[in-house]
Amino acid sequence: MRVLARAGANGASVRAIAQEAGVSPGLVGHYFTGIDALIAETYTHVDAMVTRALDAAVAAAPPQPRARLEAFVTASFTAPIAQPALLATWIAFWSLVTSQPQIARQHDDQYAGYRARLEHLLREAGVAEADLRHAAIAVTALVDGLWLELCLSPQCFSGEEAGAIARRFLGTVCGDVAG
Amino acid sequence: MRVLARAGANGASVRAIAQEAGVSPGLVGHYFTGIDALIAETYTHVDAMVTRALDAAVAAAPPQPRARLEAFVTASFTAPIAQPALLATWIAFWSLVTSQPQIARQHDDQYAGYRARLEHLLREAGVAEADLRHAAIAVTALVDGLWLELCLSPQCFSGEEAGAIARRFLGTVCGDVAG
DNA sequence: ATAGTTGTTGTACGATCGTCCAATAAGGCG
DNA sequence: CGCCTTATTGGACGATCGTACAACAACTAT
Repeated sequence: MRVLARAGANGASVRAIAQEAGVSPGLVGHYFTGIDALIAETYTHVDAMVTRALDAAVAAAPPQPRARLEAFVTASFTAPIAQPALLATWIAFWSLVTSQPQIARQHDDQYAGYRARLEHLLREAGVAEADLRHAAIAVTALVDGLWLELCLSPQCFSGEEAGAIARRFLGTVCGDVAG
Repeated sequence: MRVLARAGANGASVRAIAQEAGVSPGLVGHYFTGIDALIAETYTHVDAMVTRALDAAVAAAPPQPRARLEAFVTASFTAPIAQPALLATWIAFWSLVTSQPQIARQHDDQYAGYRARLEHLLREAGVAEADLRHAAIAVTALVDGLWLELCLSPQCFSGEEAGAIARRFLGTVCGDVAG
């Protein structure tokens, strides 16, 4: 993660990672089947970290379903999730999705897990069962898109603005998605 | 573009590109200052192609502002824009944004251009001036997020579903963004 | 203490990377 | 025709890549 953040997806070589970890380059091959597996496990780790941060934000929110939902999206645009330093990890992982079927499956699983957590919150907030799937896809896409542009062009809008945009969208999802 | 689509961001080397183009590797250095500049120009080219496709879709739509707006987002999820083959070009470009200030500026410009076109359509569709900026950011993020996940997990939802989700969101933006 | 497993090192290997450059081919112009 | 500019080649260069492997250190358990 540190090397990806500092050197980018192209600069995260076995040697650079080993040096950052203070071990020899050969040790990487002892614990991972290859550099791609290392990146995949790094992504898994970051995804778990993000999930933990989101769950914590939801747990710390008032018990009202709507408040929990808003805490979920608000946390998406505050540290430790909305760091541009995490972007390189995502990019490095995405660049493997199209070429490696196993990585594609991992992405599908983790993306599905994210949507499932969101569906749970949306259901509690009163979204109709028939609209749940599309609502979760929509909120996920909006949050992902805002997060991505926030990392790529941090001066265009702020994390607070992104949170406000996403929370306003939640209002339309919870109130209007009846047809 | 073809090499990026076939070999991914990591496999798009000077030699592979030259071979695809049927020229010698040395010729790349004659027309571009380096591989990064080549990727940046490729991104510019793809962005122009996308812009052209979107403008054509808007021009072919009925004259009603709302129909033009819907044509804009619908086209975002149909060929030639919603090809997973284009994803590698964006990923290769994104991986350069954080490390190269010039590339970051290029991204800012093209992202701003996209939002400006969208703001124009939203204004015509009756979105209040005060809400225009946030509305454009929101629609852009939703479309980008849907487009990204559509390319990464094509079996999760279809381009038609993505278009339907985005069009429904347009309804809330045009009708409810008053406060 | 000794054997055996595990952790770790450093390096060597072949491949490939981006870039550079002298040499050749091509083409317009006097 | 010869001359100059441009287009293009193909390979050399040094650096770096991912991986494999023999050697050494550390630890466990009999």
